[in-house]
Amino acid sequence: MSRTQTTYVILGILAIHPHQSGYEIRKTIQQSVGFFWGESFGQIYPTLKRLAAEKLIVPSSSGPSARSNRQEFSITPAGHDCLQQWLTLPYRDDPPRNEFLLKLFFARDAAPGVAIAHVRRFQESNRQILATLEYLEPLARAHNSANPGFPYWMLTLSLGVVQLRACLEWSQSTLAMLSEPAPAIPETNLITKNTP
Amino acid sequence: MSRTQTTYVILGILAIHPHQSGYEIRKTIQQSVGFFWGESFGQIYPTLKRLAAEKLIVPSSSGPSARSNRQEFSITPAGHDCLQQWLTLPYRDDPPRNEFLLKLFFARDAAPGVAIAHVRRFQESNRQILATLEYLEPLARAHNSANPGFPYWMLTLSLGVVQLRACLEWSQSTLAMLSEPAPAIPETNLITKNTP
DNA sequence: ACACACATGTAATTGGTTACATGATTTC
DNA sequence: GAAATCATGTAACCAATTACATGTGTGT
Repeated sequence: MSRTQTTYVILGILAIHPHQSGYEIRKTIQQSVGFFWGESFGQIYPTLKRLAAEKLIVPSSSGPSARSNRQEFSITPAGHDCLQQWLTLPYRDDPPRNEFLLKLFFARDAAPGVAIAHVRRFQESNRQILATLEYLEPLARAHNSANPGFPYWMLTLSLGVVQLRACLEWSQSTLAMLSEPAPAIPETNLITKNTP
Repeated sequence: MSRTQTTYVILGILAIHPHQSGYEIRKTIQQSVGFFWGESFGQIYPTLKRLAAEKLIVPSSSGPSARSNRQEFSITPAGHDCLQQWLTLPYRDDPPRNEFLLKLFFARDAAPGVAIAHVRRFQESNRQILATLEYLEPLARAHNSANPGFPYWMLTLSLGVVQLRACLEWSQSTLAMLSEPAPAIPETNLITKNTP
């Protein structure tokens, strides 16, 4: 009966790939769901303890090659039940908070270049993430395509890709618009206060 | 020297439209930046008090028509300075957390219909938001196109629209894929464990 | 008279990050 | 033997939500 989201990420990751330590779990998260999910150590380690206490995971060892100074875990049948139960529940969509859009919305209260700077950073950041995803995709395909979870992994990836592409197209046209001498809005003739 | 994000939403909203009460501010937020930002009363009222104490806003009245049982506020020059300063700072992009994608990623651990149900809800929710935005847009254009902030408002709106459209296209093709008898992934031949 | 929207606020709780502290192992 | 990375953990803090508590004005 544990309810933090961290719980389920850990269970899900261990369901895919057992015998991982807290440190490894975090790495796996970054490399698999990293573009839409993040976890900090301050969250992972306490959760691992709690999950072990609840018997949803157990300390385990990946054979004689296991290193001494780390503790690996695997998911138990109870843990798997817990994961499945959570999966069937409706996902919660928390109220979105996008500080980039917020600053853009208020941008007329800032100096002229500010909006452009934000959009450029947005563009650059999206470009980078997209590049990472497009680099990762063929690798994932080559290594994991036989895994029964693979189709779902690709779906998340493809949503990421189409969203990023949409953001990049928007960035481009927005930068073009913001760079114009007089900010022109389609189908609108702005009348400034200074015009007599 | 106040730092919560709530601070700046309130300042920004009051910069656009002064003489608003906490209750009204929340409504305005929902109607303008609602699709990418949310605020709760538990956050708004304490923040208003703090901002007033810091002289970034002042209690004000919108003339004799003001109602008795509510307190309106307006932004001060100091508040405007504070807002401007924040606007020039780089936006922070908090680690994204998308529970929908998380459940989809782990969906192979769930019963067959689960993924489809989630995607359908995702589609439905996006459709609804898109409909709202597309309904709002011409209204905003008609009422506020002369406002100097208007071009920026439209930019946030248009990003919302293109993102939502991308999500809807993805939803459609995803549902088609998930509804196929054998989940087929392009360029991949799945080999199940049961095949001898 | 009743219901509903308007309106303000507080307290408890949550879910999480950040910074700190510590030590082992590998690599150069 | 120094530096980097691997590895685990705790304490302090934070932003924000939720639920609760209360009262007013308006429309039917």
